[in-house]
Amino acid sequence: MQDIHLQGTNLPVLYNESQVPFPPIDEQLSLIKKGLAELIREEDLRERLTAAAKENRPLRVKAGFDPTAPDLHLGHTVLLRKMKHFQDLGHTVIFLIGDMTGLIGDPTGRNTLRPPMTREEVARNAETYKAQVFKILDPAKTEIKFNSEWLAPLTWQDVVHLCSKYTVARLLERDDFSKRFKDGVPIHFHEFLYPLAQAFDSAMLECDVELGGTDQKFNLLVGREIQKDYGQQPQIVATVPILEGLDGIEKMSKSKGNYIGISEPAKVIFAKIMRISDDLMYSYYELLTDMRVHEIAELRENIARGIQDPMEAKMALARRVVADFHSEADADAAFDAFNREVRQGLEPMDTETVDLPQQAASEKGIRVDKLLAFLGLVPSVTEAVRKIKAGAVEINGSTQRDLLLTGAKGLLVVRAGKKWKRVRVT
RNA sequence: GGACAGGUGGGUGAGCGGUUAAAGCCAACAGACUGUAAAUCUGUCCCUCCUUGCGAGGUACGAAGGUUCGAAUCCUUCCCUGUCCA
Repeated sequence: MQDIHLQGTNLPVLYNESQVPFPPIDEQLSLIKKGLAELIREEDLRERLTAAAKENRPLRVKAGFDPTAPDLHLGHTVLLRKMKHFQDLGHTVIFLIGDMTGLIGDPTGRNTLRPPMTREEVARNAETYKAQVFKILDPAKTEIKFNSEWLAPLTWQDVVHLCSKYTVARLLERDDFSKRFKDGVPIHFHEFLYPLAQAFDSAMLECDVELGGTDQKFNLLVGREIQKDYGQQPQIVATVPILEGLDGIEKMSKSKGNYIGISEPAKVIFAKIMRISDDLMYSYYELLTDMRVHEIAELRENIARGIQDPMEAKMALARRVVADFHSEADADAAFDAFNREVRQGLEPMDTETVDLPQQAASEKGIRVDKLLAFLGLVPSVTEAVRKIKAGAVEINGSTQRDLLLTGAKGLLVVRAGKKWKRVRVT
């Protein structure tokens, strides 16, 4: 596991006496508080920052991540951006990969016991994380840790000891546990271990601050209790708001399919942002950009009064987000593509050209339903038939309502819904 | 250990021997409309085949068997879940 550690424990060297001191406490507080959902407790943080400045040691700020979802989406970036703020202030951020807690799975989910991952899988996922995370975080100020480092060696005795530190009643305080308990939805015993393990992580890492989404509040608070048991000062808990998914209802998550991955093509990110509702746009501005709160309020006001165009504002947002994860040039290209493909409904510039699949050819002509299926424009032949009947299929600019296309030669421009392909017919 | 109640398509949730590929709702997809969206309206929403038809097959209601001309619906066993009592 050594090999995948990033900077390891030699980091504090970066912050010796010769370093520039931390910014003034109030300045630090103001940046940290920006966009936070909750801070427990602000006075503690102030104290801790003051002490840190006096001792000239950076705060240790932890955020945990699931080892099974290395495809980061914008929802994760809200947290990552906050981590970056701490880095910008000179503090140390611990990117904790929960390879042990990952076995437990998301306590709100259905699959509550995940198969253990091999070391290779974990290592591979960690690499994927790194490739994505450092689009935002500063590698020099990031420690990457795996909680198997201290959880795996625990003995039964250790686990029993840890469990003795907390009560079932307190665990049931957690919102989704109590709800499930009341509704008769199964809660498996090992799920109770999740908050405890996460709290233990904080103790082992001697965290000053733990960051998480608001849905993590309970787990983060358990960390405070457990740390006390280990003779540590309880960590400060800072939660960031949960980013709503594209549907504007549920939280952004990969399994819900309402997400924007930060590694997705520029064009896709752009188009997905454009699909959010006007209302949702403001919270995206708030959580995904550095635009000030008052500027966003102003924008909202101007749009409400008809001074500013909501679509323009959304395009500006889309550009910003794309530029964050790609480049300005990519953002421009994505903007052009959007205008062309979505607003004007024209064929994309990068449409793929393929040869006519032989499964689609018959003596009488081209079987359009099979063509669509074999081109991958629709998931099945049956679905292709439906799309054709629905008038969603266009060939060379005219709606194709027949399953058989006769006398076609040369290049066919095929569209099924939003998907396009060019087909060479010989 | 005992007594009950359940497990249905992506999600909810009806159906409890046959016009049931399985209501309704949500999500999703397509079309219309539009300033991107949203909203609204219309259609679709398991797979394959063809002579594209209110067509023919094949899969599907936790799993495996069984009873029936016929089962998501009845029986048996198993797996899983919840409630109550110990």
